[in-house]
Amino acid sequence: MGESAKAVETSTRILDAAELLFVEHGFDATSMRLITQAAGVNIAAVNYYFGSKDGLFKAVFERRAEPFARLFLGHLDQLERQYANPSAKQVVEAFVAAAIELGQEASLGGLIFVRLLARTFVEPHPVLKESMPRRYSELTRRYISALVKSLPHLSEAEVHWRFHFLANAMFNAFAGTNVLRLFMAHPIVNARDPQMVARMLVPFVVAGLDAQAAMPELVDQNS
Amino acid sequence: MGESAKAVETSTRILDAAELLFVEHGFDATSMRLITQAAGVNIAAVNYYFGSKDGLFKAVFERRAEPFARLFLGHLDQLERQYANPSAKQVVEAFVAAAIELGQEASLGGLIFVRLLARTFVEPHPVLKESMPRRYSELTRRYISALVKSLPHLSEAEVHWRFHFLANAMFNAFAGTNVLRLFMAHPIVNARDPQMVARMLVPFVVAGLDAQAAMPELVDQNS
DNA sequence: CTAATTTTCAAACACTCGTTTGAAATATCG
DNA sequence: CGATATTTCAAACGAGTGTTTGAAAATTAG
Repeated sequence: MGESAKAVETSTRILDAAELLFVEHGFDATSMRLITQAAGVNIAAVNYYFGSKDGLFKAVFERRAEPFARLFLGHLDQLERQYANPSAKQVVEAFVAAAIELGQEASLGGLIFVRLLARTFVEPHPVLKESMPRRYSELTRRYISALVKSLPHLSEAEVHWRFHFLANAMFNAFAGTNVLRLFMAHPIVNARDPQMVARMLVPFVVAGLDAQAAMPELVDQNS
Repeated sequence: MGESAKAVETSTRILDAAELLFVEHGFDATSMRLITQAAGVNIAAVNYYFGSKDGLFKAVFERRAEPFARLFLGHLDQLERQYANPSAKQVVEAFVAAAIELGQEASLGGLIFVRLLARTFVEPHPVLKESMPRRYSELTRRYISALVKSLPHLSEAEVHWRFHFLANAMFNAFAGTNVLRLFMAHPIVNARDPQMVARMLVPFVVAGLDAQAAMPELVDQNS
């Protein structure tokens, strides 16, 4: 069974090209001929290595899932090794530090995969329905429970809501999703500078997490 | 030139069906045959009324633009008539109240158009490049300048950044964009309940706006 | 080196895409 | 009414879609 250097190189080139083009134009607007042409391979290679276009899409996500989760969990592990009860701010900073590191690590695809994730949030593909929760539920659960512990003035349900807002905000922020660029002719903010995004984002979301409860009556008083 | 009841009804049915299907499947994955079938009209009707599929897409946005902007500006106008210097919280509440009203107003398409906007942020279409800023720049400018006035501890640039985060968070929140649903098998939050979204969202983003400046050195001390 | 296996490739497959056509049906107007 | 303009419709257009095929090329194993 072939795992030769040449074969790996071919499937990798396809994955790289596909990842970039899926981000840029979306799944449907990206044709097999465009992908294989960009990768410099024959069009039949996609079906040979990945079975189908759907299979390729799934493979693009599969390749990134494990290193992605490990990177973000690693920062949380390190934090919880240093502090028994990390603050919400520290948890957010761990997440942001992981995002920054991801953006600098070319071997992980940089922020391209974050952009692909951000696209997938509003443009779900049935192929990912099963694999995504399996790959990322631990990551999500760990960050949420860290926040639950650091925000005792909030009910667990409200922490889930805030994590929902926070995750949307942060993924879109690092993906460079720019509402202003669509709404204004000349927006001031440069949404594609990760360092700047991190600097501006942290105080915003930390204050949002620390804010008073919207539904204080639900907080468990016994903990 | 025809503006008969039947003709208007036909083009309206096309717009309604297209709006819904573009939200659900995106521009490329929505075929003309699917749209016209859902609208109960002949396939040639789209080209007859809107020239092309691109023209239809543009028309879907054009129909909503003016009422949408007027609704959100109306709430801000009312606020500024009542208060000379409204707080950031009041500005946010005006925006949220407009979103809630939009969701209840079937004649404005409810929240479907908000979902379409949220999709367009990460999936831009060249056809909208020119028309969107023309339609929404006043709306954006007005809300930003209201926030600039209500947040004197922030530089104008930092207010732009926070509005950038806020707009992303709020549009995606009301659009029901759900990161958790993709990452977890059984998320707790019900992201499609506008009343609940509003209740949980306001304290989060208001605290984020009121937070200390990330770059305090840039604040103009002379104002 | 020979044989078996893996990978590449050009060509063609059936199918769907957005758009156009020209005539039939309907509505408008003098 | 008859004449004119508007709207609907079935059918077809060329182009592009993902996928399959079978043979050629390259690599690996004995």
